[in-house]
Amino acid sequence: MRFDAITIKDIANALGFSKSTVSRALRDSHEISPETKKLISAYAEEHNYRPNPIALSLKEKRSRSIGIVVCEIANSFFSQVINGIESIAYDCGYNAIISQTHESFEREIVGLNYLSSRSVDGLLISVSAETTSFSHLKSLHNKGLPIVFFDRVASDIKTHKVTVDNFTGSYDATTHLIENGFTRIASISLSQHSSITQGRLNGYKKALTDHYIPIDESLIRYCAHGGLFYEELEKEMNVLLNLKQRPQAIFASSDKITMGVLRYFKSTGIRVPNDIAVVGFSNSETTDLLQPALTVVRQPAFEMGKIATEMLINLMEAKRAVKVFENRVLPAELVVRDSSVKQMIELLNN
Amino acid sequence: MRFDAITIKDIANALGFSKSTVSRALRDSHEISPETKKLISAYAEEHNYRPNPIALSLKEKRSRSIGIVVCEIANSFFSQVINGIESIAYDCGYNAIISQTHESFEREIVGLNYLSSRSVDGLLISVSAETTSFSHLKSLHNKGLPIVFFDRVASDIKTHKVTVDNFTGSYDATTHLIENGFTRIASISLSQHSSITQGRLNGYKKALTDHYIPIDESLIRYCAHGGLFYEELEKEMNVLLNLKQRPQAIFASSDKITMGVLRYFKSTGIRVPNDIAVVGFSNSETTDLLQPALTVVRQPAFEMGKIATEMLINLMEAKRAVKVFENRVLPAELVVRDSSVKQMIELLNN
DNA sequence: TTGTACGCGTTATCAG
DNA sequence: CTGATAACGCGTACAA
Repeated sequence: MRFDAITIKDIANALGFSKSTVSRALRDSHEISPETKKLISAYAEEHNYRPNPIALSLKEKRSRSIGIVVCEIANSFFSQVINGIESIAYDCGYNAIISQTHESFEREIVGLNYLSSRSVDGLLISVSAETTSFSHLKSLHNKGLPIVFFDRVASDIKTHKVTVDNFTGSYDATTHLIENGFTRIASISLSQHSSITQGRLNGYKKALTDHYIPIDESLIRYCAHGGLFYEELEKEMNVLLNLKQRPQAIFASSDKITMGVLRYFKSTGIRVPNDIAVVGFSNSETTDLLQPALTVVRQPAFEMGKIATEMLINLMEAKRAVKVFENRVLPAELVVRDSSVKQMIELLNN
Repeated sequence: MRFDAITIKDIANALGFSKSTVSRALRDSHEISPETKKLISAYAEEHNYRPNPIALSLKEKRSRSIGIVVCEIANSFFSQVINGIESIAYDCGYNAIISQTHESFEREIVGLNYLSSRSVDGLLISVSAETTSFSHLKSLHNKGLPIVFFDRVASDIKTHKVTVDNFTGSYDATTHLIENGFTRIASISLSQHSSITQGRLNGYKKALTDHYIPIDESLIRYCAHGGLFYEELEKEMNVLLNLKQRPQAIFASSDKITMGVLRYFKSTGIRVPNDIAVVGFSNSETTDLLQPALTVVRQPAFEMGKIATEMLINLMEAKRAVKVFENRVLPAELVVRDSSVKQMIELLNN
């Protein structure tokens, strides 16, 4: 709060009106005479009067702020989502308060307590990789807090959700690898319990079976902490690379994991795509500049943020309880580059 | 605000005490009998009572939130700074509200209005690349809003500041290029008026003159919008590459610009470091995975966020007006990789 | 057309 | 030890 913020009371005293007259004049009420209005608004303008939002919040029982929970803002996908959220929220007069989980269940709880105690009017959340129980969210939801899930959702909480078509995204990515001649394709993804892992794994498996490739469970690995710690990912990659039959290609199913996989190959001297091909989910801005340029499944992150926010604002501003919930699924886009293309391998080998 | 948030009044009515007794009991005042305390706190616990922070803010005339203004959260440097800020702020009971300028002066003004109208207790800001006038900030500062600048500062506002040693960072980077045999070294940086441009340019120039290389003004280019639009950067790069004497190396002085330079070279087919060497300021997590691995000047971003926040909290919680301001300068670190090393060039040419 | 009184949730002050 | 009251800044019935 700034030191000398001017209030309605100050204006009233200065001009000899009552607080209510000033309040009404500033809100351009029809029951105030034009001269009085002019006088008051001139004074307010001159002294740069701004209504105190905290007093308003207290009165209106709403803070006009929405809570955002994501694992990391230092992740292109999430920072793009946040930009999408803000593009809508600010226009509708809402403020966004961001809380990071760093993929920790415990930090998710703490952040959520924080946000709800800060009286956010609604919540946009992509749950942490560690989260398997949703009772904390259910409890908030039951208390009447409007919630919209995006990306990583809680399937058994009945509210609006926005996700990407994880199934098709990874089906396409896996098919692309198969069509480029790879058959031993490993998958490395988030926690087994995460909603996105389900869809992505199913797409991967379906692509394999559609091409008569048996599913080899030893080629499917998980990172319970979302690959946030490199060591976690390194361990899983070591398992894959030490298999009797090494995988010919890796399908990495999150931004952080994809980059970890590349770092792993770089540090172990394994060449991509010469020794092994790579496709990964990533919204990073620099995937085209990597060595080699990375084939990615890209999500419409900004769009996702926009839609989730529109849904949330609908929920928050609904006159009566919303009973029908939408489950919006956005398309993912496969961007083919060098890291997954066999032609490239032959070229480099010659 | 959640639907059925329980208040002190509810507890008072339910238990037949007065509001004040309940308030005191919950704050563990010594003037409440142990039995009453037990009764009240049990009831509060059971009904999950949380004091309403908005009411507290109104009463205490402070929101316990701090405003952060940065150009983009989708920029590793700034997201790392924000993590540093949060690491301190949350522990001290402060909430962080982030506002992005996207390098636009106008959006900086809007965001600042927004934050100050949201009654933040203090402000951490790295001004936008476009910002040349600081009257908006001066005005807030004069009204008593505690402000700490980091990274891009307003030199004539007297308050705490945290910056990196831009001069030495670019002196070292430029010297490194010179010692690797490059003499025609171009510089491409933010707006000429930005505080960091000054320091970085001075370091660059000093390194040249220390090595008896004349400064060629035609090799010094600026991006008024911080290279946020690729076209802006492309234009400047075209100018440099169309010089009669092409530069042999590029020194890029911000994260966004550095990536833009690489993208430019990739799209024009100019090979790094074979055709031209590159060094840039960058805190991106993936510079080691780029083609070629990028030589960078890295800033202690997390540290910077922590220090700025400590300074701000000092300011906000100071009993009397602070008169002596600190200007903390943190070291930058040169990380040498392939993009700037001549040995690499010969290797690749063979 | 303008003023008075009240309430949002909390704590501090003053009374008892 | 406990209760009543005022105040933070605002908007709005209700009164004049």
